[in-house]
Amino acid sequence: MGTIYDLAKKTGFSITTVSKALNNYKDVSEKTRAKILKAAAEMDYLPNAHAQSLSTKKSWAIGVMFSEANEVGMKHPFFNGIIESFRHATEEQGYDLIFASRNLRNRDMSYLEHFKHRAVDGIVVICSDRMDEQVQELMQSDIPIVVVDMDSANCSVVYSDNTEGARLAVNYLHDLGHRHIAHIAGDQTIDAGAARVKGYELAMGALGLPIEPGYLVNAGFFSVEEGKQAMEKLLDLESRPTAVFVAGDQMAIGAIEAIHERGLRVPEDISVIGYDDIEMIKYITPKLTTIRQDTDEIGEAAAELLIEQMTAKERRTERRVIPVKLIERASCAPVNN
Amino acid sequence: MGTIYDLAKKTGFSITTVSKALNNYKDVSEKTRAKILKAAAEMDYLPNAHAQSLSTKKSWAIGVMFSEANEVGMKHPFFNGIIESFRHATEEQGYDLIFASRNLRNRDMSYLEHFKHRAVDGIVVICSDRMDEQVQELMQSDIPIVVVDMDSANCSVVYSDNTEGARLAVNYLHDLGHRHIAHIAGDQTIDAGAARVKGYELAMGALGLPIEPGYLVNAGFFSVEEGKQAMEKLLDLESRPTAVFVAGDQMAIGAIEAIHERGLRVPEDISVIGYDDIEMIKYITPKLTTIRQDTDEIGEAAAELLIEQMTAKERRTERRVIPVKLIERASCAPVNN
DNA sequence: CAAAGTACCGAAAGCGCTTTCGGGAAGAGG
DNA sequence: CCTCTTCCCGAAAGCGCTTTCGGTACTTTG
Repeated sequence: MGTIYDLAKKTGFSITTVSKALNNYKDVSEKTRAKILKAAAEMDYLPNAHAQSLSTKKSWAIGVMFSEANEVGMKHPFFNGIIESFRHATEEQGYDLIFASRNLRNRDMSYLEHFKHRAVDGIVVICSDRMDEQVQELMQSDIPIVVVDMDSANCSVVYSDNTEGARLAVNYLHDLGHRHIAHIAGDQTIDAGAARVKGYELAMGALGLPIEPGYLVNAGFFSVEEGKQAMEKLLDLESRPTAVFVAGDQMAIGAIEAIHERGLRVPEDISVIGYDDIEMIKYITPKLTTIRQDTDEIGEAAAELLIEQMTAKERRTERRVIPVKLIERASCAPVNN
Repeated sequence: MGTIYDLAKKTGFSITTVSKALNNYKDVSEKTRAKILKAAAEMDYLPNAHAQSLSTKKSWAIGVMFSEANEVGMKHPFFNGIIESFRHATEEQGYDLIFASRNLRNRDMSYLEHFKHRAVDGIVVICSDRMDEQVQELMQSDIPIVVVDMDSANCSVVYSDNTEGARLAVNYLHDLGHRHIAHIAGDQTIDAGAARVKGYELAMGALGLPIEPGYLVNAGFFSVEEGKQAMEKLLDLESRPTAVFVAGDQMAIGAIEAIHERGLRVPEDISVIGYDDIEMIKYITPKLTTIRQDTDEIGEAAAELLIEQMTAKERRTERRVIPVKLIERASCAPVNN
């Protein structure tokens, strides 16, 4: 591969000139630039990124902190969509993503420490738990950062319009004639969970519908199993809801499972509407009606906000709320009694 | 944060001694090591990874080349499981993963070039298309490498026991009394696709079952839609199969969809068995019986093979075939005629 | 008590690159 | 013909770290 020293020797110029030629400096003649570029191509020269970063203080790397409650990592059906889109957007600008481990050669360190060690230009955190100390630490650092799916006053964030999504869901069910609408909520310590609850309450209020006792059930961290258990509680109620707005698709899958196990039908007996629009819900029975979060848009917005900061080399704090959309499938129907 | 120069100034020792203290060299007394470590902690010192890599020629980074036919990237329900497990295994050893873009500041370069530029210690390629030029280039380089889900004589590889998986599937259907067993195959240019076809043919032969005309249908790149189309071809046949072994879960989902659309039932009219055991098939109706590929095991094996090479600093070529398992669910039943 | 270890420490070179600054040569202007 | 620009180029310092190679000072050993 060789270094600029080899190139210098080969072409007879100094390493200064070689470096300048490679970096399109104006003070090197076209003729010598051509010679140097030719020689570089011949010997398959590639600049060493570490050396470059060392001297320029820019690494063209973005640190990814990815963490969610269920420990599924990249298998997370919603977050991985965001990452993928983020990756595309940053890739176009020449940035590489680095997934840092928390341990550096047996000594373990925080994400922030690791990112500083790696000298990344910026950080993206995709995380739902705002209480996570690691996340707190990152948000308080002075490295350019963007946080996804969580709100914060002192760093750039992007998330979906959760209250509006909840409103869409509730109104849709109301339009179908439902008046007994329950909500299976995600954990309140998670922004998305809390916002959807708030949206549910607001929408119900605006429609003049009471939230009947037991109709608001907290299901935890958005897993199928938790959704199922929550639904069972609703089914045990004396006055069952005719429709339920579930704060996540996976929980909705669990809810439907619970309903089926009681011998009831979706949507004939109970309508279910989910949240997220993850891939698999197109293939379950019935196909799930849901509120789609635009993962492409979210990832792109995150990339944009971060790149902005990195090129300006300063932290900024901007909030981007991405619109949601109701996707009508087959799990909701007009109320039948 | 500071550098070792700051540490040297603060403690009164030379940078040499500081560096040695930090790196546990034997020729520095416990007393001075303690002083230096204390000072390092006080000023939140962190070594600069670029400087370290530059001087040690070791970057503690693994380049990830991730590519599949359907362009879904990290959303790929099978590959992302492998990545996740690979990540865990390498993380424990202190390696970071870097997802490289193909363009370096507007000039675009190959993955190999980019990885050389970044001076990664090793490469993992998770890719199904053996004809991909980029992959070819990587496999022929001299950087430690491990390839997943693909066979090759000249680099370390790990993949599932596809022929055995196919055998398991066919035998299972045979045990249920089926004699008219079709196969919806993945593309033959992909190793996994080819191996499963081979396994199907072998197993059928061993059982003395003929492969009836039209029973082997190629469905392309493992997508739901392609699976559906393939199944439609089978349903158009004069002598329909009573069971079908599908080379991928997503295709199986499509196949079931096709069957349902014809007003037929799974498994009462036609049994379907898939391949992979991706998350979502537990939630479709009927729950899909399938051949499970152990993504955890695959990822770990890949990590192991790669780390071995990286520590030895030499390319090796080892083949690791991971066993598969039949997961019985609800999409197969005894033949009923 | 001299010779030979042993324990600690530091100077300096090197990793591969960028960037400032100055200087020589050639062309422009008077 | 002399001065002032403009155009090219290179010396050298610097980025933050590792590692070799000596060199003291201090113990052992015979």
